[in-house]
Amino acid sequence: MLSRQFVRENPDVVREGLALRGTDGIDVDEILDLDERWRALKSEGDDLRQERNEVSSKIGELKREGDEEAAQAAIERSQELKAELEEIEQRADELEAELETRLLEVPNVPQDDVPPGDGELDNEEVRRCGFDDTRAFPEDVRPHYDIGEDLELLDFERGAKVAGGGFYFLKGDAARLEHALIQFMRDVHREQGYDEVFPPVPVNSESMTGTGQLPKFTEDAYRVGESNDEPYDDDDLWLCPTAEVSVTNMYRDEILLSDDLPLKHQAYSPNFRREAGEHGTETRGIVRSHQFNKVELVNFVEPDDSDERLKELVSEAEEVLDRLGLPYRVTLLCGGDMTFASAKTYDIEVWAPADDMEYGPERGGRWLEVSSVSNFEAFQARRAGLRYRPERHESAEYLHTLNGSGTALPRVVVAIMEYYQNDDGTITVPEALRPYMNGQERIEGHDPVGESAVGAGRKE
RNA sequence: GCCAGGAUGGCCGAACGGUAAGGCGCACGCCUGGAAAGCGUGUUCCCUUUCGGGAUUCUGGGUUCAAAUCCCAGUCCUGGCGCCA
Repeated sequence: MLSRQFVRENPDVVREGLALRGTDGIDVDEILDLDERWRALKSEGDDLRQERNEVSSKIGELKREGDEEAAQAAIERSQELKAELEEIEQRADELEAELETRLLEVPNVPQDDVPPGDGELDNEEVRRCGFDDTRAFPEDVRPHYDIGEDLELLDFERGAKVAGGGFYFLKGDAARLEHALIQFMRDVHREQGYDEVFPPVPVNSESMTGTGQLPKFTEDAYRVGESNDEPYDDDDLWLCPTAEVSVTNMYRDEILLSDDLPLKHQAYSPNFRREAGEHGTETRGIVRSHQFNKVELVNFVEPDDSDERLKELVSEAEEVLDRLGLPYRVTLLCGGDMTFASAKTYDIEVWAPADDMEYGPERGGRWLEVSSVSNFEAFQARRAGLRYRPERHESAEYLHTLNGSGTALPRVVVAIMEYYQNDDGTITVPEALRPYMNGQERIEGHDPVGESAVGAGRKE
């Protein structure tokens, strides 16, 4: 969240930020008004309390001196003050709670070079990589969901049967590919200096608030036990929507040493998202599902270093696609497409050549976002109480957090199944992954299992 | 799951109804030829231009003129017992 002081002193900057994002429904003037009323009550209460403290310590003295009469008079005065105080402080607390609630719903202020715009079409392309010497794949390359089902690699029907729509099975070599990708990414990032953690999958409400998922975005998350419409408290658990939540909150309410920084963690975890209303041709297959794997990169840095680190973090995520030989591009997100907590975000979009979509390169296919790399500055740190102690300062300051997906697994699988597709309908395993698949060079598919395959004429 | 003990500043740790000792670390200053030692000041948050004030002993309630201290509920930690992949 933004600090009260910042909002108080820079209301215009906050308003401009909201406009750039296209965020409606946040009334900065109302927040300023709340703040002012709260401060007035607070100082009134403080004065009363000061008087009560003076009277109260006098009671102690009088009692010690044995002056019961004077002590009794002071006790009566103290009781009066107590009643007044309760009244004032209750009103102040209500205002403060309201102020806090409003502030939690204000998104981060975008950095100066974030372009204006409403959505993905307004994002700025920064660079394109891997397109100079592309591989020869079939002219009529087939979408991953078709070839995946034909080769018995993806099973949507059985996933839906077992867990519901939006869940699927990876079978045989596809499952193997998924595991290989995870191990491969972990190794790449380890070389880049990342310390690995394996986080808990459920997270509590306080963690979800720390990184900015709550209170605004309850509908995106899976809640354990209760319905999402019920009020939640700190004990409620949610299924991790991204390891960003668990890893960023790992040091919540702690003070890190400046020697610890920059701190780079990577974490593999499954991620769960409800994705309400996200269905259609663009999300067919495994492009957007309720559960997916991801290796997440989380950085904790000193405030002065976060801009530089953002660039490096983008390169660290790109490295995965470079080594896999997959063409991609990097975009700078416009104000309207950035997430709530971010001050600046780059997306990395891999090229999936099979489905020609409006949002894709001229030569066909589509862009698939595989990584979103963001600088949150102190926005999450302030919510989560993440601080560090600069060497030459006496008091602790909020540090800056950044994160990026070390690329989301299923979409990389889509790109591999399409870009590495061969004329004979098989899929070549990218060289970088072969050491993780015991040298396997090609995915040829599997025989179907079950009676239904006989009816479909695929088995005798 | 049961029983017992515990949670105090960046860290350690005292006070156990009368308004948060002390130590360590760190920063700055004094001292010094330079350092060490020593001495002094500072080292949570909020309000306040300043002066200053308020809050804060795990969290939330309660008793009291007054709660770190007493009572209730909860969270987490430690130990013992039990159960368990």
